Amino acid sequence: MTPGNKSPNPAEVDELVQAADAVFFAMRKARSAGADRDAGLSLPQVTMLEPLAAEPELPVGRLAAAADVSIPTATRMLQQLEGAGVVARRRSPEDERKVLVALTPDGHERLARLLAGRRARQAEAFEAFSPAERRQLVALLRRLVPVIDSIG
Amino acid sequence: MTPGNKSPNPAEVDELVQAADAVFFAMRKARSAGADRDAGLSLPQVTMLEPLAAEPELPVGRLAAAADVSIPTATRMLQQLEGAGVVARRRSPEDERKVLVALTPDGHERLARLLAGRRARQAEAFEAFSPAERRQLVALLRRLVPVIDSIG
DNA sequence: TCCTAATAGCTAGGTTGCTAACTATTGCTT
DNA sequence: AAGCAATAGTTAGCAACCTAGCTATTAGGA
Repeated sequence: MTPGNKSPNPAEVDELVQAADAVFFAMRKARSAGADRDAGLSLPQVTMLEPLAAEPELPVGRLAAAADVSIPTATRMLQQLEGAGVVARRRSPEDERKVLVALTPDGHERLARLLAGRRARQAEAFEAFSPAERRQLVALLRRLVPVIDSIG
Repeated sequence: MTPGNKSPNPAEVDELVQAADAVFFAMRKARSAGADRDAGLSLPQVTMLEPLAAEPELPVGRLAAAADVSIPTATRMLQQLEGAGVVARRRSPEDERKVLVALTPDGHERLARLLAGRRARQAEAFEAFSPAERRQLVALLRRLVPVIDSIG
């Protein structure tokens, strides 16, 4: 109730919810699409590994946070990626509770290739919005997050 | 390339992607939350059953489309809902390929209760935006969908 | 009339998400 | 020094997503 805005009417609410759902469905579809033909990594995998492009070694929990995923989910995904030769895992010498994850040379190469391609597509895709619209969009999307949280 | 907008710079792209991801994560979290304590239905289930609040009986494919989900996923969810006594399924007499799904009286009552509560929360939550902002948000979200598709 | 194509759904098996319950360290507190 | 709480991951098992491949029915020609 920050501002004393009047409650939107039902038709307006429907429009908003449908529009937000459409965005969600589009992103879900993109994620559930199979692994990239070229580099053989799925979008959830890329999201999780992305911090390793800059940092040589990170613990499981840090990668789970990057992907906004639970620790057990990260564990399983990383076990598979290890089997596929994309990452290596080892116990941290300083803290034996931690498992440090690093990209293999092959994994690093694949990830870099994928990220480069993705960033280029992103930059091009967002040309659909004017600079002013991009600013509006960022601001509105950020404010949308707590709204969604409050609906549950 | 409808307008000749200049490509956004990398920092701008990151902002946009992060903001969109945050919305996606918020919606995913809402969906993955367990079934409603009161009515015992999860958000994906509600999304799938919603058309049955207005229509007495619909085929599986129609409900799959409503939830933007594949037919096998709808099949499995509806089998579970049948086991839970929420819906009844029967072969269509006119077209023996179709399986018609209807809410049980109990299911109808539970769904109606849930939808009413959800709509109230939605209306209240979107008071966080002014009427002008709501219009902007709907317009921008709709334009965001094809952008996401093109990044894929 | 058949034969083929299209439609509707199910089964099987894989990935990505979760919580609950467990093990193993580390660190704090007495 | 002992013991307990906090932290980091793993395992196990469930829900919700997918594609591929199957069966059964319907519909539309040759």
